[in-house]
Amino acid sequence: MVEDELKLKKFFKLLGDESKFKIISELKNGEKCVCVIYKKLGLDQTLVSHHLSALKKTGLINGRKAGKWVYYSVNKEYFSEIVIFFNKMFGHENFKNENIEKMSV
Amino acid sequence: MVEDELKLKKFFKLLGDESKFKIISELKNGEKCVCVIYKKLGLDQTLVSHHLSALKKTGLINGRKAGKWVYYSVNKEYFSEIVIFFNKMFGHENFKNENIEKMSV
DNA sequence: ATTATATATGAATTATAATTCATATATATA
DNA sequence: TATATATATGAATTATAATTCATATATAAT
Repeated sequence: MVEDELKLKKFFKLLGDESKFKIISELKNGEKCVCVIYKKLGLDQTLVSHHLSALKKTGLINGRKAGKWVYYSVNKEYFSEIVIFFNKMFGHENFKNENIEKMSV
Repeated sequence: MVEDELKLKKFFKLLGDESKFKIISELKNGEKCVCVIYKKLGLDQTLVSHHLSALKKTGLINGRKAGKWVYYSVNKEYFSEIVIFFNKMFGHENFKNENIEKMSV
């Protein structure tokens, strides 16, 4: 597997988890601190912390500390790269069309 | 989570697995029988069978039996739907831009 | 200075998925 | 008919990730 594919696979693995999927959905609407995230999603603080740490480690999100709080936000560069890889791999022009003969009958 | 999101999450979970990712990559290049897939990928026949069954159950691929062989192929309708959902969710226009003030300085 | 709040961390536990193993079924070939 | 090949299936095992639990650290508020 080439690097782009490895990156996509890793992204898929992370977002295949419901909690992480929801956290990212939240952060898409703007930067949020941990306490807002876990309260809104009804998840345990410590669980959300673990997930955030995994997402940050892989580069999907950024963290910013401000006083007692830590604010997380999506890493837009990461996502635009992923969107490009994804469409390169799964866009309709990338599937071999095996029905050409059928269509030309 | 709405239905589109559930479908995306399920797709992510499946493709987050390396073997399934590779199987789909293979099938993108055209319909293939099980024996060709598992030999090409160097995976156990029975393992590939399990993965194919999971992929088929979720609708990512179709199976066609011909004599002793079973030929699998990607379900293009499924993938075009996923591509639409994906771009709807992660396209750059779907991220709130929090740096407008900074940019307009 | 003490107490409360926000977050993180590592270990323990639990849940889930991947892989292997043994074997069944269907079809083709000798 | 007997044998070989292609695939599938269910149970057993192993690997991995999610969640919880106990607790630490840092900052803010009293």
